[in-house]
Amino acid sequence: MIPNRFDHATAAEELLARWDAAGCSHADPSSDKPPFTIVIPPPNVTGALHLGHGLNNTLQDIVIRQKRMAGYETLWMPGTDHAGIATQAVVERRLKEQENKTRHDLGREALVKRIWQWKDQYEGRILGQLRRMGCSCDWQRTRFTLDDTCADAVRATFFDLFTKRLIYRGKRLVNWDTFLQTAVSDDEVFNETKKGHFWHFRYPVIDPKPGEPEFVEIATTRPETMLGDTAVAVHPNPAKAFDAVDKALRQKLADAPEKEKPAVRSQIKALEERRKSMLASLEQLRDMAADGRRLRLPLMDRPIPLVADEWAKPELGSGCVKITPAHDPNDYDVGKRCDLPMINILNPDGTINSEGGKYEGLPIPKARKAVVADLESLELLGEIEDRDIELPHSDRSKTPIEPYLADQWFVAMDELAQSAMDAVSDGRVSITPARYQKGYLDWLSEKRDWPVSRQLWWGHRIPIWSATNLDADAAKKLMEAATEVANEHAGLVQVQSDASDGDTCAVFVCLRSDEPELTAAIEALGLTQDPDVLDTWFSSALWPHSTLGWPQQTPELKKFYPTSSLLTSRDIITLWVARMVLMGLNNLGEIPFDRVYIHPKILDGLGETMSKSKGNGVDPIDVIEKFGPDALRFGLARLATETQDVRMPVQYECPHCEKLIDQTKKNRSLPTVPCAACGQVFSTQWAETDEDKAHKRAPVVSERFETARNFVNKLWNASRFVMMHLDEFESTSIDVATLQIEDRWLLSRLATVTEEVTFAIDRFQFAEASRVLYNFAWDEFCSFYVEIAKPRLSDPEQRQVTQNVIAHGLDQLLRLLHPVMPFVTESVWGYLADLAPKRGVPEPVDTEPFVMQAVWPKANTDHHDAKIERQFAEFQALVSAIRKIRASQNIAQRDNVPIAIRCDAATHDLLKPMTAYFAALAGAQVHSIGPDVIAFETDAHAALPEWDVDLHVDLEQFIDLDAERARLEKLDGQITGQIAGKEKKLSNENFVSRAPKEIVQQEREALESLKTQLITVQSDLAKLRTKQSAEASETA
RNA sequence: GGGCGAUUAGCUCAGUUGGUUAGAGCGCCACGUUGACAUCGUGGAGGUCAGAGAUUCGAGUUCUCUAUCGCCCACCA
Repeated sequence: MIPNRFDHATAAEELLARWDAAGCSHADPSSDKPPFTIVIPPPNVTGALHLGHGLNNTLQDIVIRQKRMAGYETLWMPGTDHAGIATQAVVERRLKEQENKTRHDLGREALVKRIWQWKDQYEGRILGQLRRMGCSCDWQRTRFTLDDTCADAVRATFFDLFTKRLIYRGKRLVNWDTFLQTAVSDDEVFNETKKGHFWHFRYPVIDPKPGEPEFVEIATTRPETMLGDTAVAVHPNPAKAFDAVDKALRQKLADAPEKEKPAVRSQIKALEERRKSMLASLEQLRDMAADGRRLRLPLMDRPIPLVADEWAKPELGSGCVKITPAHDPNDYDVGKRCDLPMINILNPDGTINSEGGKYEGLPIPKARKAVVADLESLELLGEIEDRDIELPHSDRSKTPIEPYLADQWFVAMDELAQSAMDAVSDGRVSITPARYQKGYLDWLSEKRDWPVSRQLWWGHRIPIWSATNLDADAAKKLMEAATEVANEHAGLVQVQSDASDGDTCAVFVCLRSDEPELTAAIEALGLTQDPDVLDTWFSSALWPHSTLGWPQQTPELKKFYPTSSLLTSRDIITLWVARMVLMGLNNLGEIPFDRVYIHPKILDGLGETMSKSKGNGVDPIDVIEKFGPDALRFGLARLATETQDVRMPVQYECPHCEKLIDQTKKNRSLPTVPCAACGQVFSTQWAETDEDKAHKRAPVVSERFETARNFVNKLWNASRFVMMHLDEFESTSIDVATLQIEDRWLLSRLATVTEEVTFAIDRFQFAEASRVLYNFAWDEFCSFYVEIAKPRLSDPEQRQVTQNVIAHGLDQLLRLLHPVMPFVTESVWGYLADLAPKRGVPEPVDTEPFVMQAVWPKANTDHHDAKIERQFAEFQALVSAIRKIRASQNIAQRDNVPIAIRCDAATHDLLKPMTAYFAALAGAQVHSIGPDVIAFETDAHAALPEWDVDLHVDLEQFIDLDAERARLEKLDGQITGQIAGKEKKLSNENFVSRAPKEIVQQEREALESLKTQLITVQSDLAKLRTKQSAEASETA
């Protein structure tokens, strides 16, 4: 009737449809139940999900399913993120590869249209992956960070911040990607060490006075930037600077381990010499700077000032530093401090612009060569050192970054950051594991303003219209006109002017709405919209409330905000979590969630993060197809410990013979690999279309899920067994006190397990919850309870009560396992409902149509029974002892062995009802039990001192004397070793006098017990030896 | 340079406030299986808890240092 393997593919498809039809995961804002909300960390629409997302979403689903069952009105808000740069870069790359076009060939509108198509395709794929994993999101509410609802939240937020003057425009250095022609954020920059040079130049001093140097020497790794130099800096107090470095070095010397001291000493010595030789000239330069002396910038023939600034480090290079404010972050700061002009010498494409004089039009490498050559011919070139240089690269295009001065919009972070820090410091928002709080607080405490402009086409367009380079008069008129429009559209237009840009003025208008009429009115005044879009994180930061309809006061927002828990990965604690907190506080005055859980990161077998480009990314769908969705989820949940990384060795599954081949650094980099089993070749790379490839691609999977798949099957088969014995089921009320010991043991254990699992899930201890469930289901429910139930189910006297208890046990187990393994539990639940629609101990009740909507078990503390658990442990110990003896004697399972159990009268009473079960569990027939049993003629003896019980197994028909002797000798060795350890400990005067009394007493008792055991074992051994030698002489 | 984390069986990981000779799953070995389950059962082998030191009667567990690996942040004329 019921198949002996769980067909997860068919079941999943059917269950998903039934859950949908019943609206199981739909959240009702008008519900009376308390709310529980999770917003999904929206996956980027850049590509498909991998196992990292698999873990993240599995954990969220476990929490949401458990809370749903526990009586909350749960909302799991799904959606995806437009991921500005990443998505645009992917689409542009394809455009280049497939059509050899750039975005400029297409134009803004057409490119954005293409990206929408891409988004539709991947959003569908991502949501499909989540669905197949069983994620119980409220799909009807699916949002996208760029959809109209989110767009309105972005507009409202931007308008608000602009009105509060928390958004401002400034010229700032950006990391310019000359290939993509866009600014990239610091987070999207990585450093790469390249071999480079350190060029020394001499800049002539203009009209040196007698005694003054004719040249000032500077050094640079980027010669072409000298075209934009606007100063040379020297330290304002070189002597003090030398002192500070000297002090730092001496401290280092004191702290350094002995073997490093010589190196530090020589550094100190070098510094002293340097000071001796350079201090005077640096102080002279400093004085010249104070005197307003200037240098002549070679090639450009431009006078530039000598300035005093602490950025110039006397201990480095020549002690002087050229200042290029428009192309270096530190120089930019100097430029600000010293009020220097900022000359941008680059075009967006990375060529030199008209500010670069005769070098105009040259790309950077050529300009660099030309500058060096020209300086050499002017005899202004000094030494050229070889040097390794850390060069910033764009993570997107993998090309070098050029620091570049551009107009950018910023969010002032001071107060916002403080509010987000307070929320965590005072505990309104908790972060688990707690160690991640530090990073969050440290990052926010810098309170660096947030640059939100991105020179992209894919994203929320900045809702600012501006006119720049106006004279004061024009600006005033424009302000008046714009203000008039603002008055006509109250609350929708905010006008500001700005005179920071040199002598010219600018007018900025922020529009709250994108009504065409309003836009037209503003554009009619000659204002144009900023071409840039907002940083992706700006819209992500609003996610917990934008998805609920804010700024509209929707029923959803009222019911489900603030949300409850956020589960995410550690790399976006600052970029995302912190910003959600501060935006939630700004927009609603309330924190967005009260608990944040950071889960570990999944690495491959080589300890590297998974990614498509490395080829080690595992698609959850591949795992689902091989092992099933429940196995995927259980396998992932048991990895979610408090550690920060977990390793998941991955394998290729040969597409020809399905053999798994370990992925290694070597085969990963090869395009094709021969299968170790069948010899046929498969491809290891992702291809756009498999048909195009000569070789079939091997899916990447991991056998880590095998255990989980086996567990699903175990549960399925145990359920199958139960249901095969539920015919003619009749539910009855049960007086627990009248139940047999094994029933009460099961109920007691269920109470404990329920407590443990509930506690663990609430604390985000997913691995612990999984472990507890696995052990209980397999080792207790299956291996003991079901085995014991077998004979009882065929006993007419006991059948009905056993059916009721076992149905209840399965029922509770299904509920507890449901959040982790929704499909198999729901499937079994359906079968069980047909057989036992009304069930439960002590009172049967009607059960819910879906386990997904069933009530989460409440630990029944009345069922706790320490005595019975102990009694059962004793029984289990006896079973285990019999099994060991049987195994050492190689006794076939079909053969029953007679046993005798010596125990006191009380134990006898407890064990008596269970004697029948020794047959099912240990293949043993209880011959006698009680205080006075006698050993068998051919006897194997095991002592269980913990309970004062002796086990005797009759080996008459089976005896293998050598094996028995080996068993006893091994036991002898083990006990002797333990005794030695204890005696050593107890003979230690310090231990006896200082350790707590109860510990010492415990040790003494343990020692006594061991000694008794040893005597027994040794006497058994002696008997055996006598017997053996007797037999030997007989044979002889 | 600053910070965080990891190092326990061949592999992947547990190990509560310090207290019997350190556990699980997989893999390995032996035996077994017609009755829910070979996606199974029973038993076994396998560990100087990265290294050194300190605290303690007692350290996988606390502290210091070292090594290796990983991540985050900052900086580098």
